[in-house]
Amino acid sequence: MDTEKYTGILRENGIKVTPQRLEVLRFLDKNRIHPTADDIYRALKKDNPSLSKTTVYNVLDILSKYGLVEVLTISGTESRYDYKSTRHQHFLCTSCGRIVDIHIKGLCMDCMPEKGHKVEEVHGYFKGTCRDCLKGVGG
Amino acid sequence: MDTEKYTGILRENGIKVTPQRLEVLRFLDKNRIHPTADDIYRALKKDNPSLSKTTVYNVLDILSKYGLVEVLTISGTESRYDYKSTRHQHFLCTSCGRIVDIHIKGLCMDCMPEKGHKVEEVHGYFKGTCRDCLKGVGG
DNA sequence: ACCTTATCTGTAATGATTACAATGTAGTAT
DNA sequence: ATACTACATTGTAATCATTACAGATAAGGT
Ligand SMILES: [Mn+2]
Ligand SMILES: [Mn+2]
Ligand SMILES: [Zn+2]
Ligand SMILES: [Zn+2]
Repeated sequence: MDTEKYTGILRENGIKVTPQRLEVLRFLDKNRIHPTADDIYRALKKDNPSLSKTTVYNVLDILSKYGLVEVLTISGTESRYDYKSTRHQHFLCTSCGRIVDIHIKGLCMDCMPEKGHKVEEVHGYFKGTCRDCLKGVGG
Repeated sequence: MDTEKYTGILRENGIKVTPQRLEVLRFLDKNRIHPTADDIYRALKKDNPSLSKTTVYNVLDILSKYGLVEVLTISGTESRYDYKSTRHQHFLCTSCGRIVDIHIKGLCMDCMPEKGHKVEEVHGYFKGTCRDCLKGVGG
């Protein structure tokens, strides 16, 4: 199921294809909820009981190194991971812990006024209380 | 030296004044280099050998809770602290580890298009290689 | 099948942060 | 001034995400 898609992505980037890499990449593509490494580990361990958490970290490292996955440091206590797609920003609800996508303009690689630095990543992080939590509905 | 300034700031915010709180606040005001908790601890311990690292964390907690200090999670591995002044963004050099201030427009509390969320913090994080490191001068 | 090399796994170590209990301090009431 | 109270500070132990490491495994080329 969908294996060709992720196999192709890895091959195009010169990353050796392994079942673990396929699974992590697929999981992030199908679950755009900015999971932690442990979330990914626990989810994938169901179908692959021999999976090691170290492998999850190793896979996330290589995927982010090749730009296929984005690492979010918004929470400060743990990294959250995002399938790299179109550029967007993030809002962390400090009440329920969810991270939601935000689309704003004017925040990009080229918008940095200070000259001479080589910019490789741009993150817009918003924090506060999400709509659901304000209504008392949130998790 | 300058004690009145920081005493006043703490009092205005209803924060009880203690020598440790004054020292941390003063250090952050005088050292706009986005230090870690450990940086602050080691610097202040010189003049106050009985200082505890737990106290540094406690002080930073309360100062950030009252909005006098900003917590930066840009590095992902450790928090960096910034005396809260005028709004600005940050650039982390992944080579030398320094964080430099960046001033861009169009990133503010009210620029978030999604409605209904209560925004309390906005961070613009850039990452890359700083000018000095590109020149081979960086630390 | 064999060899080489990279990956995966499990466990131990690291390091920043937090929890906790004992001690110290400042202000207030007696 | 002394006793009381509440809070701050300190030192140590615990936590938790992440990394280091060494042995087992698997893939690709001969
Ligand atoms: Mn996202
Ligand atoms: Mn700054
Ligand atoms: Zn929420
Ligand atoms: Zn640099």
